[in-house]
Amino acid sequence: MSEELSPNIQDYLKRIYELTRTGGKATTSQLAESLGISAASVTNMLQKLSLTTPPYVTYHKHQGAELTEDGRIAALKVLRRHRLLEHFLVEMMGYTWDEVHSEAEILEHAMSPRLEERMDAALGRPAFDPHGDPIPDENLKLPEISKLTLTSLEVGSTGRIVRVPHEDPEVLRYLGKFGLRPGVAIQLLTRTPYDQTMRVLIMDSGQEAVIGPQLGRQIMLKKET
Amino acid sequence: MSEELSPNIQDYLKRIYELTRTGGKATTSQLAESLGISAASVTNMLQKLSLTTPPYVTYHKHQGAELTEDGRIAALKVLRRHRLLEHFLVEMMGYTWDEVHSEAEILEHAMSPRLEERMDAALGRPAFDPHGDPIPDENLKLPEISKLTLTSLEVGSTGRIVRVPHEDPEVLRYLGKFGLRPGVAIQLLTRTPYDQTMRVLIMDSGQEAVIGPQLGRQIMLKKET
DNA sequence: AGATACTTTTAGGCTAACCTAAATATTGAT
DNA sequence: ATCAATATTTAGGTTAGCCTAAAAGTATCT
Repeated sequence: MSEELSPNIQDYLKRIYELTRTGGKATTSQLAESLGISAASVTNMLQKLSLTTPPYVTYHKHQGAELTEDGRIAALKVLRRHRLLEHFLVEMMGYTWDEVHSEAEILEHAMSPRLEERMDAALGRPAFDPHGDPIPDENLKLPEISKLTLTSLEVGSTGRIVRVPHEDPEVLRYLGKFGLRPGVAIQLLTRTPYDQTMRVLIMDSGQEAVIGPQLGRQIMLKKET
Repeated sequence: MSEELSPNIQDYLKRIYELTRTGGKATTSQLAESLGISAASVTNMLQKLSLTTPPYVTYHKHQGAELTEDGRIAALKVLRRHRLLEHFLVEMMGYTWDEVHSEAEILEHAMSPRLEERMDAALGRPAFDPHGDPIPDENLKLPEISKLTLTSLEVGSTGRIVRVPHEDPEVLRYLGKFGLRPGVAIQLLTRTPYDQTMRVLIMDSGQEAVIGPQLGRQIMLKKET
């Protein structure tokens, strides 16, 4: 049964996990887009992954895919390695947070269980990666996370950033420029009526940053005041 | 031209490098044995590698293969990553020296140039890995190494270990038990006439170890007295 | 020099992923 | 409810590496 999944399959499962985390199913075209391959290839793989023993996804023609419990476990294992690696690259190798995602994307498939354990220990068993994404523990339990986004924060109220998006280096460099990183306290100054653009005060530095609604939806906060 | 060689090809080149380091050519069956695949597959790959532009090996039917300069460069790049990783795993991840080879064998193919550089810097640009194997520097220059083996040391004379074999975990655990590691001073006490078995004194601890000629040929020393 | 043993190569196949083009199903607008 | 647009699937093909079995070449021993 536990036949060691190929890097490819691990990537599929990870994407399905991410695409379905807020509920619903992952469609063929979402997966094709996200993996940078053709829709036809995705269909093939989904068929395959739903017919293995055990199956890793449930899949019905034209209706998209969801993870089975086995698939979810496999996805969380990859996610754990990915996020440990990101933390490691920043803490021990001097990476900036915009450099780590693509590097971890490859290393995660070359990491043995032994290295996973030793690295976790060497880093002090961190619960979050540099972007605030939760790191599943060795039993794949995820720490509690906030569900409040910047986009849904009331104007005038304050909060502490707990999580930012993690993939796009350009976005991360923009956020980094203003010191917008997990742990930082901010106040939402204004939100424009039609396009929802926000002005945000970084409380420690007194700096202000402008954040669009798209990005704001991916910045998670813990209510502070 | 620089099309990023596949992990497979990198492994072939690395093996050829190792098999031809003391001169001569690598034969099909040596490579098959060493890579754990069939001789037919090796023949195919050697043909392919000798017909690329640029070619990575020179190869003539039934006569084995040698690296071209391009091949040698590619092999040294892999070797550098491999040995940096071994050093890293011991120094920063708490590995023992018998655990690192197989782990580095996989990670070396997932390491970006950026990580190579950062890791080299984080480790203080080491010149040797935990087994005493020389680490090519960023220009792929190798540090000078001793050519004296334990097998060719005169009975009664002393030396300092500079290098031990690196692949076989069992051998490494055996050596480790006696503290036989690079940097340690030893004296060759006896060598039996017919089978060449040696008794060695570890000078710091006063312990003695027995070493066969096969193994002795792979332990490199610097003459001391 | 011939016979046997060993090594290497050739020939033909397999699998995992990917692709494009064509066929089919679903969705959304009238 | 129909039709066009979009999404998905099917069909057929490619490439990189691997395999086995059979053919061919090389080496060794007398």
